[in-house]
This record gives sequence, C-alpha cells and structure tokens, in this order.
Amino acid sequence: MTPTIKDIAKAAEVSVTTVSRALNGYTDVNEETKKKILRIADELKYSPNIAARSLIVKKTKTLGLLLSGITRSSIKDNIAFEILCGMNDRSGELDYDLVLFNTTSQKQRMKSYKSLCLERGVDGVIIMGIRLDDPYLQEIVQSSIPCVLIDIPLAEKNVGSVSTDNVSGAYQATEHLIRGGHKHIGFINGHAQAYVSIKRLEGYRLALLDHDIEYREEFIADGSFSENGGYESAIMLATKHPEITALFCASDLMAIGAIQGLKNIGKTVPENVSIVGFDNIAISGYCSPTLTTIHQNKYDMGYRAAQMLVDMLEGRQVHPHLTLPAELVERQSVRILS
Amino acid sequence: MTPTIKDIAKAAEVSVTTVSRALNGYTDVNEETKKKILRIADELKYSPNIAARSLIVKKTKTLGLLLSGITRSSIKDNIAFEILCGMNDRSGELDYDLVLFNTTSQKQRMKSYKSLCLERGVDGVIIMGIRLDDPYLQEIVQSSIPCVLIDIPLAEKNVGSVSTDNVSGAYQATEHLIRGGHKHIGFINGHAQAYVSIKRLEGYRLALLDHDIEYREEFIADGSFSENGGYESAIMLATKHPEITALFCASDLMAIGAIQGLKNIGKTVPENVSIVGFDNIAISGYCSPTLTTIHQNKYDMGYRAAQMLVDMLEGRQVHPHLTLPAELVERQSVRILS
DNA sequence: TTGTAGGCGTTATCAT
DNA sequence: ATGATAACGCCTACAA
Repeated sequence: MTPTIKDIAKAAEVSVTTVSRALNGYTDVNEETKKKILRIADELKYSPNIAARSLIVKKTKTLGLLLSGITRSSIKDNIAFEILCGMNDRSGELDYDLVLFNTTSQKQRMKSYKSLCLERGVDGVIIMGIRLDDPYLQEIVQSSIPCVLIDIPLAEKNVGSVSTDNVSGAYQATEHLIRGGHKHIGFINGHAQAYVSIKRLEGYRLALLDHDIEYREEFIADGSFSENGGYESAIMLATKHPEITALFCASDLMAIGAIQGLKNIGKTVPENVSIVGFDNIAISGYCSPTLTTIHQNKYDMGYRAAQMLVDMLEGRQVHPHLTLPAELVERQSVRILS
Repeated sequence: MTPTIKDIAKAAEVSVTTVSRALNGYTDVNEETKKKILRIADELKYSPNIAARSLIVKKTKTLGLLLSGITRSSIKDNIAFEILCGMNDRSGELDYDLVLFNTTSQKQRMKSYKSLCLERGVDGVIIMGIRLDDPYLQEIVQSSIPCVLIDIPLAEKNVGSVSTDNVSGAYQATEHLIRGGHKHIGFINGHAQAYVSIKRLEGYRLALLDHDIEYREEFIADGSFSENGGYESAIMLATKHPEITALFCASDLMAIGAIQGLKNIGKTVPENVSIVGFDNIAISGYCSPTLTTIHQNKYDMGYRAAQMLVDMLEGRQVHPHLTLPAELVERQSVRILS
C-alpha cells in the first residue's frame, strides 16, 4: 500500500494533525518534530492523495481543456497543438495539471458541460475550437465555472477570452494586396459559425473601404477552413470572376488548397493570382510557393489563456479579453503589380 | 452547492445507500424507488464526485500522459500531436480521461515518477519521447504502475510498448535507394539515446549487408532529430564524402534540413543527392521537392497505446509489444539512377 | 505546540 | 428491498 499521513503519524509517534500541519508548512509545529516528520515522509516516499484533499479544500489544481472537433484532420494545421503547448507550459509553471476533455465521442456529448467539469472536479476550463452554434457555448456562459475561451470574446462573469486581432490581421493581409496593386481581391472565408470568420471578413471589408475599392459579395466564398474547401472555392472564384488577381484566405490550409485549385485550372501563384493566408502554420514556410500569411502567435495564445484562467481562479483581477497582435509575414505567394 | 447523494436521499426519502445502489445500477432495488431516485437525480442535475468515489474504489478512470520534451520546437514535426489525437480518441471511446503530466518544468522534474502518478491518482500512464538515459525510465520499470511506452520495448511486468517497425522501415528506405542504383548511401541518424535510432541503424546496416554494400561508419552522422542537425550533417557528409549520392535520414525534419544544407553547398535534391526521410510528417508532402519517406502511423500508435493500457488496467491479456508496420511513400526526393 | 473529533462524498459491509 | 455504519485519506475547528 502507498503510505498515508496515518502511517507517517505512527512512525513519527505524533498525531495525523501534526503531520498534516508539518507537511503543509504551518508554523505552529516544533522544528524538531517537523524535521522528523519530513524525514519520515521522505523515507516512506509519501505523496499526498489529491483526491482526498480536494474533497476538503474543493480545489484540484487541475485545468480542463475542451477541444472541440480535434480529430485526425486537425493534424496538418496543428494550431490546436501549438496552443496546447503554450497552455501546457504555462499551467505547468503555475503548478496546475491539464486534463483533456474528450468531446468528440458521442457518449461524452450527452453530458452537460457542467457535469463534465463537476465530475472531473476541474477548477476551471479552457475551451477552443467551439462553434458559435454549439449548444455547449450557452451552457458555458450560464455556468459559474471559470473559463477562458480561445477565439470567442464573450462578455460574461467568470468568462475570459484570448484571441488574435483578427480584424487587424485581415486588414493587413488585404492592404498588402492592395498596396501590391491588386484591385480585384477575392476572399475565401471559413464558415459563418466561426467568430474569427466574422472578424476577418470585417478586416477585409475595412481595408477595401479605406482604399476605395468596391466590396463585392460575389468575390467571397466559404471554404470551411479545409484544404479541399480552399481548393474548390479558388476554382469557383477564379472561373466565375477571371478578373480576380488576388485571394485572401482565412486560413493557410485553405490557401494551400487554393494554390492547388488554381494550378488545376492552369493558373499559377503568384504569377496569375496572388495569395495571402492566415495562421502561419508550419507547412506555409515549406510549400511551393512559400506562403505570405498573417502570423498568429498560437503558442502565446495558449500560454496567456492558462495564465488568465489561473489568475481568475486565484482571485486576481484580469482583463477579460486579451487580443494578441497579428503580423504579416511576407513570402513568395504575392506578386507586386506595376 | 452542487447536489450530493445525500440531497437526493433526502428528496426521495430513502437512505444514501439506496441512492448509491440505484445510481450504480444494482438490481436489488425496487423499480419504483429506482425510477424516483433517477428522476430526482436528473432534476437536481446531480453528477457524482469522482474524487470521493476514487477514494473508495481506487480507480480514477484517468490515464496519465507523460510527454517528455514537448516544447515549442516539437511543433513542426507534430508527431506527438498525432499520437495524442489517437490516444485521446481511443481513451474517450473507452471512457477514460487523459491528464497531461508536465515534465518540462523543473519543479515537476524533482518529483519522482511514481509520486507524479500517485498524486494524480491515474490508473495508468502512457509515456512518450523519453530518452533511454532518462532517470525516469528506471523508475518506471521498477514501479508497479501499469504503463505503455511509445517507442521503447521494455520487457517488464506491467509495462507494454507500441512502436513502428523501425528496422523494417529503415530497411525499406535503404533498399529503395539501393534499388535505385545508389551505392554510396549516407545515414543521418538521431542520437544514441533514442531506441528508434538504434533500430533504424540496424535496418540500414541490414539492407546494405543484404545487397553486398560495405558498411562505412564514416557515412554516418547524428543530426539529433532537428532540422538544423540535418542541415549540418548533410553538409558535413557531402563535403567529406562527395561520392555519396544518397542520404537516408532518420526523421523527415532532418531530411528537410538536409535538403537545405545540400542546396547551400550547391547540390540539389534529387539530381545530385537523393533523400529518403522517416515519419511522413505533414510538411513532407508539401516541401520542395516533396519527400520520399517512411510512413509511421502515428495516430494509430496513440490509439493502440490507449487500447493496450486500458486492456492492462482491466485485466485483459495483452501482448506487451505491439509493432506497427512501416511503409515506404514514394515522392520526389529520390532519383533512380540508370 | 500538539491532539481529538468531525466531516468532505462516496461505496462496502452487514444487518434487518 | 432497504438502512446504519464504517471506511477511504485528508484537513480544520476546537480543545488542551
């Protein structure tokens, strides 16, 4: 059996209370006995049972992570992984553990968000990849469990958010194309139920507006954030509107699909059509042509999200919405006209 | 407060014992009262406290995941992520949760492997990315906590492993080059403290042997599995031994670095030097030239590892070493001579 | 400075 | 079929 404080107490010939106090660094315990207890605990290789403790103190030092729709297909654009790395690092530094909630399985899906958290006894939750129309989102807002949302800035009590400045990112992407002399700029967006899509559209429109370029709805398509969606949208846009000389894509994966799609109909990037992506995923620096894109600091998003959540849990004041800067990364997929 | 079985008992006017039994599907409880209890539990939105339960049953339905050295740099070759996806999917299906152990932080590193597991009360652990010389490895072997190792086939009680058939993979890679007419084949390996490196070297040697090609130690370099390591090793090998016309790299990331390194000294792939990688990471299909490589089914590794661990936990017989097939994926980085 | 006693939410044992 | 009671490992009044 693994030793308990009772075993230590017996060995040290004191009460469990004293052991508990010594172990938890209380000052009202004799130096000698304390030393003795610590020594014995060490000898016995004692380690506290967190379950038992949490029953009393109602804190588990555990953060839940709700990854919606993380499946095999998310592997290419490993954005979730980068965010996860940042979260994992920061929560480790802050001495919290991370538990992954599996929301893909049907069985789990039946459970309410709240019971998911309650059962596992997590202190707070970070949520990413959730769609605006996901029923969980409602529950989350209403629940009193502290949480931080990635990419959805909900204004509620106990809810924080971190996201990239999507408007600015899309604005920079579009403006970069405009400055390059492009006048007919298509936009392959994600889907209507993504907050980032709404914001990126906003940035796109704003840039056109600021540069006196007419906004044309028919220049826009949804590529559902997938490579294939980008592929088909690009073909559709380029075929229907051959005057388009540039495409802004709301994700790199769609941009990569778009490059293939264009190639398929005899157009090359950037000679015939220029492309700017969004995300700056690993592949973007290696594909051909390398992709001009908007860099999101995914690692930092995770890192800051963990920080924010722990701040909330430990009662520190936080600014509920953190927006990280987006940055243009120039590579080969844009041709400067004139 | 969140409701407990006590609250349900009060509302249903029965004892907590009966409630517990009803909730856990025991048969010795009246249909009527059972229905009533279930209804009330539902009304109260009751969800069991896993911590309290685990105190008694000593099972947490939680799997620990020890990721060694998963940091920002692991983002490009997101192998860990793919494995994680597989694990997450399977453990979800089997109704287990996954908790990430943060072993990068110094603080955590001080803790013994065993106390890490004990504190968190995980039923078992999956371990990946650990080096042969990591002190944890010793502890793991000795400890009685069931675990599954990724890529290290230790033969111990309560220890299982899953890995790709590295010997066969390396053999296929080398043979593919030999069949292509290459006689001077360099090998950029990872590092001596990786089990996979040992095995891949074995496969490389075996292929040379089978085809009557002399094994030359000076054709081998360690690239530490990093892009930069591959870059420098390739330059070194190609400069010292200009007769080398092909390079087998123990990871795609090193292969990609190697391509750059060769380019830097005026050699192109595959015209001057052919390259075969290992892993088949996402980038390999997009870089230029696209990379001929050995495919590892990373998702499956995670999936099967989770399955194996749960099998062990639930007392089912398992074969302790699972080896998944490796498969050659032909792309553009190899030139067939004559 | 130390110990006693009670309780956290659950399940198991033994009665009834 | 149901209920009292003890136990899991820990913490925290309160008392001494």
